Amino acid sequence: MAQVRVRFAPSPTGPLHIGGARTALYNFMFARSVGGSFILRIDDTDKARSTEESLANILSGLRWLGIDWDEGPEKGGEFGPYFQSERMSRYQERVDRLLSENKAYRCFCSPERIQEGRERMREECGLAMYDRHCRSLPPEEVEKKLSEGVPYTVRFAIQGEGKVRIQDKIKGLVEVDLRQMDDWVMLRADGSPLYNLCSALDDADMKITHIIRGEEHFMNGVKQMLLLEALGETVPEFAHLPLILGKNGKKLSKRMAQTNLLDYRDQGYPANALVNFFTLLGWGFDAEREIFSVQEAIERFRLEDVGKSGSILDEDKLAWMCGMYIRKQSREEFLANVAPWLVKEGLATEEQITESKDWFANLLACDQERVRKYEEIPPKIAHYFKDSLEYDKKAWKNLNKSEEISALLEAWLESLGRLRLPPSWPNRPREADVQVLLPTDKDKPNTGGGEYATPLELEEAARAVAEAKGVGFGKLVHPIRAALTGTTMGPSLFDIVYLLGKEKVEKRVGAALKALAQKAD
RNA sequence: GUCCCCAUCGUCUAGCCAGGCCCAGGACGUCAGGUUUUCAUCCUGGUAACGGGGGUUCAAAUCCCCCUGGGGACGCCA
Repeated sequence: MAQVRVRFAPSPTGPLHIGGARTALYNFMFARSVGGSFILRIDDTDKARSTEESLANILSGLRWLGIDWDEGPEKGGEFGPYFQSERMSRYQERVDRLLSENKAYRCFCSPERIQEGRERMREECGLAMYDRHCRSLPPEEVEKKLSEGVPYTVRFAIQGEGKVRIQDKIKGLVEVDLRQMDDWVMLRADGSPLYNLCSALDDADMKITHIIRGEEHFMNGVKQMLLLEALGETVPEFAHLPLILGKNGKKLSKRMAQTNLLDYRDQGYPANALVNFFTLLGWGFDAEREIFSVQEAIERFRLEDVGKSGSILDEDKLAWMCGMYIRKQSREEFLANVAPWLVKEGLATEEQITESKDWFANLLACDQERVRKYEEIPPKIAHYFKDSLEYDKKAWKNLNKSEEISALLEAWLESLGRLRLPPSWPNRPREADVQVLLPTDKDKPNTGGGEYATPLELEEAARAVAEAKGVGFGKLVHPIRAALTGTTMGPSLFDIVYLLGKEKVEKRVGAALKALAQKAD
């Protein structure tokens, strides 16, 4: 097989859709799997709808996913230009040739006439297409209209009868009756070329060997094949991917799901998780594994193995997969990934994060296994940065459960006085956090070793308090958690105590005591 | 309406091309337990599918036909 060349050819008429992203990904994986080239071409023939903004969105979307193009915008290549709008001059010559060979013809019909014809055709034979009125116009008539300046489009003349066969790498051999094919428009009345013309010609000129795109383009494939054959060009291989469907089983739409790729980035979905997930939509790694890297996928990817049926995007599974990828990150990676959200939510500045990176890293690590996307982090850790707390319903209930709780909290606070708890951020010395690796792992307890009490030591002390007071450990722990965080959920309590630091712990327990006292009045 | 495509647990899929090893495997979800100071993680177990009907065959999820169901296309959009 000659050098494989594939392309992703989005039109910059809107933000990159996740369906488009998956198409790009499959093109990319196929190219890499066979050592071919992946080309990015911008199909901006529709000037009216194309925008710079959409282009920028598409490029950053692809880059975010790690889909790197070998030729295309900002990269160049020997088959440029890679913007269709800059290739306009290349089409006319071939349209003229088709015109002179009667493989194309001028159509002078008004849009209204075409519409009527289409409806009539549909009623008569079910074929909703142009009635080919102008195809048999006598030459004199054509000349006359031309001299009168009647606007016209140029249509491709479907030749012959019977069936055409199109070999699709995914769908297999498909037969289409030529009667089903419309004499499609190649050139608008203003002379500008349309998608099926540009796309097919560009693919030929760019020596594209495989066209991998969504199934909705299947009929365009037939049109393009016929055009290329009429021109004597080589027809590339086709592979039409089944669609991604929404929960309702229909083509994925904005209404049903989040379809804008960059929205996923902006909400903190890890890019590699999304790539893994997209790969699984229509393809299987093997019978057992769900989690794998792009590299691993590329090694065994084969176009022929792509499924034929559409697949529904399961948001629950996506969320699970994101969680898996987040848990795999090192604390340094996780901090780097989450930092922008901390800044965005006003929890800390970049400088503060850099300055106290160990504290932040530990802080985030404690919640790492509790989130599935980065944007879930700020609400969970916001309390560390607050002066006063509000208790949620359950937390207040835990705090207010029995009369003895105040006494318990006081006893615990007193016991803390005998231990060295690190100061609260931002006055926190670096040693407090470089030495202690959080979250505390009971199987691999950290030895601490510094001057501060470790979370494990804090826990032992608390257990002693509970024992001295003759209550179960839970009776002590739940109110403390409520007093310290305002909620009933979260990381290991003594990790929180350690991270929160002396001043904040004392202040919060004091505030809880006060709230309980007021309530009692 | 016409044409094209598709059809395994609720969802993503393995198995189908080269029929028996499949009273159908994995994963998500869900349910029940376990670990745990809560939540989460983690672990164990359960739940749940070859759309229907005909063939072919000693044997069909796998091959053929019909039906049904679903999706896509029918633009001077891409």
